[in-house]
Amino acid sequence: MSSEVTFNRIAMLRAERGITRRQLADALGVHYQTVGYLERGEFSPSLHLALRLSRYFEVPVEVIFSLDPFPRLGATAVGERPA
Amino acid sequence: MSSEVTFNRIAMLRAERGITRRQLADALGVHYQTVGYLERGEFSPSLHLALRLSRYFEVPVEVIFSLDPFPRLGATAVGERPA
DNA sequence: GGATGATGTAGTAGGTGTACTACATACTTA
DNA sequence: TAAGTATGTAGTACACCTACTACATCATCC
Repeated sequence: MSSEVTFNRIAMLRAERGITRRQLADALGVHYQTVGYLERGEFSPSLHLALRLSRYFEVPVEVIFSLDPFPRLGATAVGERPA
Repeated sequence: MSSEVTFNRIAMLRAERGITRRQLADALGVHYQTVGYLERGEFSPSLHLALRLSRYFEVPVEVIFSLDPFPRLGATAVGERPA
């Protein structure tokens, strides 16, 4: 089955931008509950929605989504520049 | 509605690697017909499958998938190095 | 000609993403 | 206290992704 889990940093990116779920949902054109479901990991978005998130946050898809868990802040992460 | 179309270059990448749909499907762990559906644009994959494709082809997701049509070969494309 | 392989079409079936409504909880602020 | 905002939970409903089977077409090769 390859364990269909996809990890995301939507909540982190949203917190970084200081916007609410409702604002993000409106910007993406989805229901505000959908953002909640995604942040809680209840399911992963469609590719189309993932690309819209990528475009909205202006970061590559890989920065938001990953097949493997994201490292904690502080550890040098893939896609981030080290000091 | 935002016209739920997602463009992809799976067929191109597969041709570049010289593998069949069945080989790609086996490598991805999906049904070989699913690859056909994706290449024909009958639907776009789940995010999980898109990330697996990205990992298999060793290119960023944006090189395979886009919300906008890909330019023809010859035109300098996003994600490719110009001469 | 017959066999094999790659691709396309057609159909059913099940799981999941998304919308939507309603209500609960917690926090802030007037 | 009351009102508003942000978030979480619960439920239904529908569209779409994916699996799978079967068959057709076309090319290649024995």
